[in-house]
Amino acid sequence: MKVSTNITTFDEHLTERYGERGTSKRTEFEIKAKAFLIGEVIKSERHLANLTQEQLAEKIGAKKSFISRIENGKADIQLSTLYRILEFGLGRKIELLVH
Amino acid sequence: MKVSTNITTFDEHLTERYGERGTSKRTEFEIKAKAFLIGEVIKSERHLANLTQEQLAEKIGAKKSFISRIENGKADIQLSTLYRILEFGLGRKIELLVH
DNA sequence: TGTAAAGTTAACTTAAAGTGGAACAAAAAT
DNA sequence: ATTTTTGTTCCACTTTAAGTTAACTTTACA
Repeated sequence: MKVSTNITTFDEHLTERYGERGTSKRTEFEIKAKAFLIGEVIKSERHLANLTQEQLAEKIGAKKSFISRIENGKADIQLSTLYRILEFGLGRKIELLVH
Repeated sequence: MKVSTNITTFDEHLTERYGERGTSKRTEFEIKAKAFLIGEVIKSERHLANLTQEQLAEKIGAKKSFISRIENGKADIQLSTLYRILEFGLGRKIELLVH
């Protein structure tokens, strides 16, 4: 088993761990990492709004277990679900930047 | 059948057509409208990258019919699909702003 | 410390996205 | 004009998110 040496950037770390960018394992990791970040955003917005998972769930017609899964990055949600939670449930405006 | 009069804003137009904000018909419309806009973004980025639907599809391991449906707002795609297309397929960076 | 509230996880069903193929329509090239 | 390229739509099938319930864990707090 190889021991990593001279890793200077996070990108190199990811390459060491999951392979080059573009490979399926690497892409899969990056997608999961992003799903997790979305969950973190939702969790933090929910806390700002002073809502429990159950209260938020009720606002969008869902169950608390669903919110939990999303906040913990365990769901690859649809765009409509993102809107439902952030805009309808938490009253935020979402903007998608492409650059 | 009621004929609309004195509609001054787009919001009023939507209310006239789909009901008040928050009602299911209205929410449904807004979600569809957004899926459509995402499609427009993807289509425009694809054109900037000088790719056909088929070429883009091949890059992300999909078929052109799939790209077509997304570009025409006929799919409520998952976040991973958004990333696959814009980042992996078109080399763009996506940022989600919440405000 | 006990207990109530909040959050997590697993197992399952249902609904819908993802997928491929083929047939069709539209646009571009020759 | 017609052939080729590009894009759209439909259908059938597979996969997976969404949704539900219930049991469990963690956190708050009396």
